[in-house]
Amino acid sequence: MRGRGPWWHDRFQEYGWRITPSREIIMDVLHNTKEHINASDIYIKAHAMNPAIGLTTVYRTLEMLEKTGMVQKFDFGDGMARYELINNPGAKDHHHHLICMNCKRIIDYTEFIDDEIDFIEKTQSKLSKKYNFKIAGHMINFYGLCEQCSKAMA
Amino acid sequence: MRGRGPWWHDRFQEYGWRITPSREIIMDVLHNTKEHINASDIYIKAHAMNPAIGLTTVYRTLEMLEKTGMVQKFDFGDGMARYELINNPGAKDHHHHLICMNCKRIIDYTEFIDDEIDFIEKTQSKLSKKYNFKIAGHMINFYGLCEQCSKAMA
DNA sequence: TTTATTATTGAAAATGGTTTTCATTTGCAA
DNA sequence: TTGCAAATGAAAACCATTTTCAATAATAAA
Repeated sequence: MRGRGPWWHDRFQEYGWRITPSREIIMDVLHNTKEHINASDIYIKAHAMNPAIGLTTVYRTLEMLEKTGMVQKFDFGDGMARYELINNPGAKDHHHHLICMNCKRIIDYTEFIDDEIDFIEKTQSKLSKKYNFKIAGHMINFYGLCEQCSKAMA
Repeated sequence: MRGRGPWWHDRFQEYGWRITPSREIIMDVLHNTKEHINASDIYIKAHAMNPAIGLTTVYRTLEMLEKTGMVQKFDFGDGMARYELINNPGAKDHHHHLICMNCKRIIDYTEFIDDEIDFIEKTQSKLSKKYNFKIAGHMINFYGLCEQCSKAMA
């Protein structure tokens, strides 16, 4: 019966998780979201598709997905976590972040990613060897003051 | 009158902040903490030195420090933020993180930092030029499953 | 197919880190 | 020394997330 449903059905079965309407919709929302999205926005979208879905289930599903490495959780320090499907074919190109410590603005940049790949792959393989760590993703953030905020402070 | 008090007195005056006993102690705690520390632990240490200090003041001071780039705020997604003085002479050597998505264990690694410096400096100068961003610090995290958790899941 | 088991569910309550309120105190410029 | 805005602590509010609990539904077994 493989290959009949969406790609993630196999992953769910592998972990012994049941395939339920709520989970189908949450996966659908994640799959169709190009950037990192917070739990509340997932809930709003999922709830619009099926009002029976509760926020609790969103949180519970995200926790499962995160713990098995299907989803990456981001915490930029602005009070709510954001989530993104790992290896999502429809996702926005991989990017890193520039975060303003004053106004909390987050700039996603992709410009220099190519230069970074070499570095990341090297580091990743050294780390996973040394610490026996199965690395699924990474996050690179630069912190500072954005143009507006550094002007405002001058 | 420069150079009389601790190094950060100048920074405070520059921003028009008053120098108060609470702030002196909080700066002292931050200065004498080698790793990232959470607000509650800062409060415990500060409160031991002077019971008049409240948790509220700890949070307020950290917010000020973060917004002006004197402190870097870290959020590893385990429910509480951590803080570290930027350019703290007494600090632990700069390090990056390996975070287990399942058990939330955080491994600080320093092994390959030298290889990373070149990459970071290059990226940093390109980014600050392109986005007019004053970069004060960065964070590099790798996410995955630690040895114990990946064994437990097999 | 039917049934039994057990995971999953949503609503509501609880949790806990962080922020706000507010009346009081205090640093510091004049 | 004085005046006043900034800073303070305690308590309350806030709010994202987690837990509780009784009801429901997915799946394996019969």
